[in-house]
Amino acid sequence: MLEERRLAVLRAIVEDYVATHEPVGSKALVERHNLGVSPATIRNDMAALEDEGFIAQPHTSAGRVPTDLGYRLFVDRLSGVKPLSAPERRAIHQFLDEAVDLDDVMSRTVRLLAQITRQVALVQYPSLTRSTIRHVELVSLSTTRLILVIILDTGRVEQRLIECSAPLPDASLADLRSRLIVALAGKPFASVPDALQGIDESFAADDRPVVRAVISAVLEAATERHDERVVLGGTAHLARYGEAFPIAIQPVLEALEEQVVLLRLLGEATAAPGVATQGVTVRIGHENPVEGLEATSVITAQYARGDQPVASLGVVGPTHMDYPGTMAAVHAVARYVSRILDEQ
Amino acid sequence: MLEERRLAVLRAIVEDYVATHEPVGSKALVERHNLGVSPATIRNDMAALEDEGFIAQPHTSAGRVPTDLGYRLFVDRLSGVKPLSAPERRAIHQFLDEAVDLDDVMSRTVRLLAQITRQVALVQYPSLTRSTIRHVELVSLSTTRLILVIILDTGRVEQRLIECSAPLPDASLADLRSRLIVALAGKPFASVPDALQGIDESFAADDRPVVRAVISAVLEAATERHDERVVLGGTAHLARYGEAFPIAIQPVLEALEEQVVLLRLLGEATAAPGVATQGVTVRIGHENPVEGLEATSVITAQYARGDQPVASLGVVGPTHMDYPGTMAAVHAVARYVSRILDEQ
DNA sequence: CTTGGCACTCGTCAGGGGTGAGTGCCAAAG
DNA sequence: CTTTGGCACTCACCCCTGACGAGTGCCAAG
Repeated sequence: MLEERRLAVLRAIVEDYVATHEPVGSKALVERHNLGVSPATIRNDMAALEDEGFIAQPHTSAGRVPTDLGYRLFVDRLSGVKPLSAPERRAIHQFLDEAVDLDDVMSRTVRLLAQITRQVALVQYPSLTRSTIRHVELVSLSTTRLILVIILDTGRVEQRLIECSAPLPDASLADLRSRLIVALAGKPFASVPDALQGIDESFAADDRPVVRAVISAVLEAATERHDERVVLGGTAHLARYGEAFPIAIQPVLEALEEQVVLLRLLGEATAAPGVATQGVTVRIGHENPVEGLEATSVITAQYARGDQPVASLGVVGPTHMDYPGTMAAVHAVARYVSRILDEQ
Repeated sequence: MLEERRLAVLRAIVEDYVATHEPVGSKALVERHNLGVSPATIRNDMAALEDEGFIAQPHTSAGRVPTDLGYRLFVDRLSGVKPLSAPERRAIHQFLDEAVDLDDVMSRTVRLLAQITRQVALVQYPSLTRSTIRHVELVSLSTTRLILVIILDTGRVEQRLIECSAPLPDASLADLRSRLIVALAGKPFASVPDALQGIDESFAADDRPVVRAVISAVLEAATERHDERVVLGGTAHLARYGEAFPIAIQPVLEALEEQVVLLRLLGEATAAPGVATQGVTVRIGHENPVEGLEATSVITAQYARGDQPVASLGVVGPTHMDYPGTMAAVHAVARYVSRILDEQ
């Protein structure tokens, strides 16, 4: 009984605080939730919860506010799953089905996610290293400039400019192009380095420098730095927290401008300490590995092509967010993106 | 003499206000600038400037603040050109020279521009309709899914997914691919509709639906909606104006999330009322055609490939910005981007 | 373990007086 | 006609104060 009620109190505190953004006191609690006991009893429970570190008081004579630990407990044990409303599901469907290419899918997804969660949304492009090469194209833009285009099975298209020290004869270019296609088409991106072994040897010495430049361009496209790509949307929601709530928006905006940071938020989620429920990972406040985001929570989920996860998407918001609702939204959007990737 | 001094007063007001962000009074003015007259004289001039609408008082007993009209006059007649420092020029050079492809050039440019102006930066991709097609590629991703890739001479690569109602035989696919190449390669993007006339007629009736789908995909890529693309950076600078300066950041962030808005900011700049100095267009406050950006100024410039302008870039900041410095930076970055586009 | 009572803390808000920057006007001087 | 010093006036801003009240912790009784 006692243990159970304490948890109920914590849940009530989280819910009220998320709704009002104001510290919640014992009296208000018994009024809004029918807990069947008096405020004094609740105060005792609150004192206990505070001792255990789940809630805190901003100042002596104020109500209680959940700590990161409190949210964690709430997410892990106290929050039910809040299903999306039918109109929301329909909106997701309609909106994403209209996409005409991968860029479009990504940008629509990020806007959609930002809109339904009313939070900042992140969407990662399908990972290159988990994709398969469909085609490679090599085209000259001018005498000393080539463009290399790699088309992946996920619909992702990578491009790369190559500066040539000397012009490459058309015949050699065509030769190189077809060799690249033979060597790479159908191969998983991860096997690129092996597949390219020794290709340069069959070319005339004069052409070798250019050939090597092209090969290194392909290899470089496979490096981590260019492997991943993240789009961001809904930053205006950050400004919604009427003037300097616990959350100062400048450091958050700054952090979100760094691709590296975004990748860490999405990428490390898989191996995160945050428990994953239904494939959704939640990281709360300081659990977050990124400086500047101590006052925010990040909720992510992976999306897949077939049954192979290819990348992640998620949202960033203040720790006092609606966890059940946001988790449901992230989960649902990830599922629909998966569906679009393989059904089409 | 009198007219001249009044302008000097306006210039001094703008400079001081930009530096301090506080209304500037007559006494402070004579102290900081050696105007050679007494505060009382300045007050008379200020009263005149206020009558003419160039400055205003936030409240009765405060100093003066420039109006949009005041900034306009300042930009048009009073501000000299402030050359970039040598280190800044070097930074631009170095930073942009490392770019490896067009995406990279664009994203580096936007970061660079945001950093040196300490403002929100916008960079538009080279316009499709002002580019020439270099190559077209058509690859199947699965039996009912094709991907169309169009490579432009600016290094821009457009892609497009195509759903096929029925599978297209390999032979037809190859045929279509080579016909597209013949029809389109070397053509300016604007002439695409003409170049594609009647191509579908030479295919078997069975294949026509798919062929038509491909053709309409090409045509659609040429529509306005997909023609232009803008990247955005440095939004964190918006939060720098310590808590609710004249500028509320939420409407600005919201406006900047709309691609359409960004395009209007950059695109209409050419035909703008704002006078263009040195190819740099300045739109101040309400001159701006976009709701939510009444308190911001937009400074843009076109960049070119050869001597053909292909797109614009610029920054968005509060009306009380350092116009000469920002204009110089935008101008310089636009020039370097032009250089990279054609020298490489 | 629960409850009501009670003293205590402290953040918030409204009111009030003092301060000072800045103005507008005016009359006198150049 | 322009410039200047003087002067009264206006307000925003700051700081202090006191009242208020939400909320707590503790305690003794049920």
